[in-house]
Amino acid sequence: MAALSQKHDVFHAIADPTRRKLLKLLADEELSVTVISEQFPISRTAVSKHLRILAEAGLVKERKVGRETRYRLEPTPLIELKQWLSFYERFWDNKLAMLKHYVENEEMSQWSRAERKENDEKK
Amino acid sequence: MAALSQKHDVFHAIADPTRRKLLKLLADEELSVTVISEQFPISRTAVSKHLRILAEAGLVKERKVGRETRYRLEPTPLIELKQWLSFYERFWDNKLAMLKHYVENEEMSQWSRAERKENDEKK
DNA sequence: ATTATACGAAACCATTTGGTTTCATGTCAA
DNA sequence: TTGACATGAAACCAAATGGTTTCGTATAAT
Repeated sequence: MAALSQKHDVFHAIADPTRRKLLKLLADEELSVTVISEQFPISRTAVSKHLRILAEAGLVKERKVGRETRYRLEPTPLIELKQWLSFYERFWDNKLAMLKHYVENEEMSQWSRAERKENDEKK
Repeated sequence: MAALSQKHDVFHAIADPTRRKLLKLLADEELSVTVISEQFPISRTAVSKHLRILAEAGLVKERKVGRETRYRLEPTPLIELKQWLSFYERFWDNKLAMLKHYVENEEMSQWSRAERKENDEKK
């Protein structure tokens, strides 16, 4: 039921580094295509195409505001990825891997917490 | 440090459904190329190429045994994926998403448990 | 020694991908 | 109303992708 033969699934969508950067960028704010494009060395049209692929995978939502099209992150489809990963976690019984995973998650949490604080203050 | 500009990173490697099926197949057992190929509708050569891509991403290890080449799962690079995902879990504070995530993980755990049991009995 | 098996390398092919430039259209501002 | 801005559509292109078939070579079996 997760992926009903969408043309672009989550796995495909996040395979491209540009699209992963797009997701990160849209995590905090809703942004217009032009503003987003300024962050990338490629053309606005190219960015627009990536955004559509992300939208087809359900990872971003678009909203028309006047002549702008604004995008924001929609993280729910990542659940499918999480679910897929969970199958392999049982093979991580290697102690070193578990430790590495733990440490990296801690680092990541701290950083994310700071990001959220920053985001909350903007509202 | 995670991905030192490998030609094929984890994100790219798991983007293809055939390669995801390969990983699942190799989770339980070490298998030879021919035996693996029998599980797929494509040629042995095509499967072999997919296996090399997975190997380049570090997701499988190969071992020569006589004239055979056997592959097995190497799950550690998936940590990078887990780490990447952890950043977005922060945005799952939507209650429905959390619930969905919880339920699906429970289902998956049960299934994994059954698989593991089956695997243990084979040994 | 000969034959069969397991595999990778190579050449090839169609389709997809990620990018471009150009053009048309809708919306905002003067 | 006239012009500037924001965007998507379309046509195009080179390279990557996912597949094939053919062939060579190493190993195992008879």
